[in-house]
Amino acid sequence: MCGRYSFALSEGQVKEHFNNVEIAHLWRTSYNIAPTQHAFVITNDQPQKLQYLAWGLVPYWSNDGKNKGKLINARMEGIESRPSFRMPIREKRCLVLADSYYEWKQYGTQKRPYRIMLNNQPLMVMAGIWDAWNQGGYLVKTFSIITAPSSPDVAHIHSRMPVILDTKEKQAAWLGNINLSEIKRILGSLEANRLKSYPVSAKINSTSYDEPENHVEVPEIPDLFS
DNA sequence: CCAGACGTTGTT
DNA sequence: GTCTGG
DNA sequence: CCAGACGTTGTT
DNA sequence: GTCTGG
Repeated sequence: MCGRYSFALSEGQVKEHFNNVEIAHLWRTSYNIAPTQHAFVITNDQPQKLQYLAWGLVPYWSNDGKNKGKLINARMEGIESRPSFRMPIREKRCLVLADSYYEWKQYGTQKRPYRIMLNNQPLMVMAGIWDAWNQGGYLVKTFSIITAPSSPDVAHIHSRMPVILDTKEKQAAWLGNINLSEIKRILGSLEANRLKSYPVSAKINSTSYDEPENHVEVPEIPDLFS
């Protein structure tokens, strides 16, 4: 799945990739982005600017925000018929900007975090959906990251992963007017050998630990049972 | 019909 | 064990 | 995702 | 808003 990620790139890198996109918020980077926190996305209705939205989709029909913080991921399988996602997947798609995501691998009763990124570019764009709900007169926009079965590259770490849009063509299409079959095709289009990964310090477990150290590789623990 | 959920992950 | 907060 | 709380009363 | 369960 994708329950933690990082975005520590420069404004210049992002403006260059997205053709001088407007940055409608104070520039923020983080080595440890957690659910409920805000992060940069580009939505299909305003593709010319970066927006800073809360991670954890709250559907437009929510009166009380009871699902707040729960809908951080949306499974691509059957997404078109889920009450919370059926409208957003058709009308409210977004690009979620990252440089890597973190995944915890189970070792018996222990867990160890890994960093996963594209093997040939610093920017990792994940496929998201967004929505806006009315919280007592304020329009609050939130987003969720779509997940898929893991690529063989990272299946040894975890069985699911975020959908990664690894080309500008896919990113543009994701924000365009496309139909459901095109949407599903893009969601399943990541080829093999596009990702690399390595273990990182368990200091990232703490959401308040937002340091460059989170990107530093640590030694692999020998598997006693292999 | 109304009431209540609406999600993912992993584990049993 | 399960929920909430980050 | 993980970490940390998980409760009440009364007082500051 | 829309689906599922009773």
